[in-house]
Amino acid sequence: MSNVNSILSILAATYPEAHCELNFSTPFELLIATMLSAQATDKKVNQVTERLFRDYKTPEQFLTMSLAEMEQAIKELGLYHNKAKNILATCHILVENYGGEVPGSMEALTQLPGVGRKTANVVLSNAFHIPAMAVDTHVLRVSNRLGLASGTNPDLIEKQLMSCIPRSQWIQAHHWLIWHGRRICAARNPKCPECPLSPLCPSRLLPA
DNA sequence: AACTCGGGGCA
DNA sequence: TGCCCAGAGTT
Repeated sequence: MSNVNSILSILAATYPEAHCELNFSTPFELLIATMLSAQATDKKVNQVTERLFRDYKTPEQFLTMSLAEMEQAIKELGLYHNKAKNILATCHILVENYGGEVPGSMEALTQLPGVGRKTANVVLSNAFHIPAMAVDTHVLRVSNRLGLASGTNPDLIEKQLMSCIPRSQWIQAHHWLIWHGRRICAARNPKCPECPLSPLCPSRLLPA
């Protein structure tokens, strides 16, 4: 059994219920939640979107909000001016070009203002169930530490992970790596002594 | 590759 | 008080 397969099976056993922690009930809601999640905690995003989606459910309804109203609604997440502007511009495109629906292709999604490859992959994998690997800071850090990938370019990390992980596990592996990054393999003070992957990890910290 | 946007949470 | 948080766009 290869090292990668060992790592994947341990992650699978450790986080059997790993899933997307952004709350959504439609592709549109996931797109908005993911756009809002940049440099914010998913818990805060869920608090904000719970309020937002109670009153506004479609791009058409979002467009009834002014920029100032949108900024106020999402202010506590930070980066609110760019997020609000991009969300309204994206809703406009969804209504004008896609009949108010979220397109299900990488090309169309990344053409939307404020939607990059990471956000697009989250929407494609979680809302459309299309195999994809979304590389955020957690996935980048953890995959580097574990030796599953190397470098700082998210696009290259994505390719490396997609080549060493079976396609059928891309979506789950994405969630496993994030859950592991948040619970054990944190950016600061990783909990190596209690990490089930420690014996396989090239970057493990020896107990002090 | 480096910078900027940004309020909130947590040690 | 300092640093990180399920990033993207511009320079």
